[in-house]
Amino acid sequence: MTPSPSSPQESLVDALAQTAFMTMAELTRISAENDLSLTQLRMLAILRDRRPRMAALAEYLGLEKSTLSGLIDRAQKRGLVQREASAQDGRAVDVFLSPAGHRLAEQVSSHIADALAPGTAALSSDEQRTLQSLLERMLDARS
Amino acid sequence: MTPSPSSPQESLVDALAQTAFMTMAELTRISAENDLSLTQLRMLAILRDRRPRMAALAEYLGLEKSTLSGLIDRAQKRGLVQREASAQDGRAVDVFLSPAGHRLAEQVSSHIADALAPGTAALSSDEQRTLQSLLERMLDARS
DNA sequence: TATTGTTATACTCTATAACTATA
DNA sequence: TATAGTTATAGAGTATAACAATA
Repeated sequence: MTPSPSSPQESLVDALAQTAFMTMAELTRISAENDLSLTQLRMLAILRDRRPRMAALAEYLGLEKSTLSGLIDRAQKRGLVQREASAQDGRAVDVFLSPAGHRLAEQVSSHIADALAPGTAALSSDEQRTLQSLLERMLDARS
Repeated sequence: MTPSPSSPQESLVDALAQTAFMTMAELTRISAENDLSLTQLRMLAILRDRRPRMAALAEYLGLEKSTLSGLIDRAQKRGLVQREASAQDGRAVDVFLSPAGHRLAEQVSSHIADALAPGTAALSSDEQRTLQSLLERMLDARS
């Protein structure tokens, strides 16, 4: 099941879960250091190369549309994102990062790379490539 | 940085982050299906083989002690955990799973294994062992 | 009528600060 | 005085339900 701290992994599932919790702990810490929630971090990451409608962004994040309204309200108030009425559909609203939002997303991105580096540094270049390849195949198999 | 949905990974860091988000998404979904938050799921996992004091559990979970008080209040009200005054220290309170809590933890555990199986099934037995070993070495390098 | 998004409401999660009881 | 835990308070994140505007 979910990993207990410092417990030995007995299976691949345990190792995956523990890796997930370790990574999420780092992401949560980095989010907090930048006054972001984990959800806001994900939102920033998604908006980095997209300009979705509210409904599409809610779908990406796995949230109800009402939840997203509040999330975007707060991010917009902080100047990180902007709303714009869709040209195609009078009911729809597009969301996208402001320049400040883009800057923050870039900054957070480099912090994440730094935070995960210690673990990956324990592996040789060959092993890193192997790990990346195995993870990608596992992820691809799910979609 | 954090993965966007369905975007190609360009580095090990991206693959790790995307794996983390995929895994956490499954854990979040399973938690919700069992009327648990992700934090409550982690708490159940930790208490499965431990009987810590409030302060130690808060430390494990990375929460303030006041946050944990509320968390345990709600879990206790649902009959999942129990509190007991420490025999050693009159100020301290031990926390542990109730029988119902243990049953729920076991049930959730098997759901998690089922949820992660599709991805791991894409790999051969040898590859699964390799992946597990690489992840474990990466995790060990951090502690 | 169906869809997009917002608003109203309620509950959980979280932290900070103040407090009680014990060491 | 210092530590363990709870309570009070406030804000963010979340969902459900009701609503307005548009398709």
